[in-house]
Amino acid sequence: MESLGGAGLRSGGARSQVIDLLAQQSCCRSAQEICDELRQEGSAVGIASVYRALEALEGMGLVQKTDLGEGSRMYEPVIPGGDHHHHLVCESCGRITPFEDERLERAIHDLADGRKHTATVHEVVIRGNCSSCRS
Amino acid sequence: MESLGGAGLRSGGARSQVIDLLAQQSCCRSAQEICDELRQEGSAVGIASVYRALEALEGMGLVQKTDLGEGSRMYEPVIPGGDHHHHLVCESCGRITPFEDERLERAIHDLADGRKHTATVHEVVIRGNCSSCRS
DNA sequence: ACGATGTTGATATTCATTATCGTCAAGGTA
DNA sequence: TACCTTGACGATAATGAATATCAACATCGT
Ligand SMILES: [Mn+2]
Ligand SMILES: [Mn+2]
Ligand SMILES: [Zn+2]
Ligand SMILES: [Zn+2]
Repeated sequence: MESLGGAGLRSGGARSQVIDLLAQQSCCRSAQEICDELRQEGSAVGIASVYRALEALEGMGLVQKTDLGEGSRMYEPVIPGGDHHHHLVCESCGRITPFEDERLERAIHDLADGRKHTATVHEVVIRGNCSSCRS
Repeated sequence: MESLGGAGLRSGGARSQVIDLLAQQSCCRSAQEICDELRQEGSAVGIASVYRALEALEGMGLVQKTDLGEGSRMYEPVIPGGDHHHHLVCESCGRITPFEDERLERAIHDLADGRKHTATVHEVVIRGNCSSCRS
């Protein structure tokens, strides 16, 4: 939580608030959602600060920005060396289902290796209909 | 090319021009790029018509919309039952390298099956540094 | 010819993201 | 304590991609 450069945080403490809120999330949130939730809790966070915090965190590798193609980009915490997932998106109800798959991960890394390409981050989005929407 | 519902195409024929241009592409283009290229060829195509054509083609499964996270969405032709690829994006020089990988495809489809989720379309983006940028 | 329908290009609008700007907190120095 | 530098903050303006509107125009069936 405090693995930051301990720079002069101001009263509102936008950055740490974003960090705390993200740490509680298990899947992705949009910048606007994060801002709204913080304001509902009473904090006067500005949307600009949310974007600034997310950009900084992404640069440190603590947040993954993912684009599910639904208007706004999503952000989710990166547990270093832990749970890492991707997303199924239902084109009918919009539900987002995270999933983990070791076989998929290996295929991706082997592929990047074969192409002599680094794989800093990667993103997999599968679009279709969820089981509920098909019955 | 003329596999459309033979709807009343007008003289300018924005839609068919978009189709023709896309058919010549082997990888992705943005709507703005498509519009600019057509205008340089002398056609007075409007950006709105480009988006309309792309949306229609996507609905027919002839175009895949993909989001590489670089500001604008990209569109590429779908060869029915042919070449199907994904993208490596170099975070340093911006180069986009398409790749095909059967193992990855199988992993994705098996995964969707296991979750009882349809996989109409899927998208894989790998970000890192290309071989040129590492030497 | 006539009306219905669908297409087109320009333009207005929406909305996510980014850039600016004035303000303020924290830390260091004297 | 004053003074100053540095960086973070929130509001707001600006940018730009994607979408909605609208009037003009083809095409088709009558
Ligand atoms: Mn992964
Ligand atoms: Mn594929
Ligand atoms: Zn669903
Ligand atoms: Zn490169």
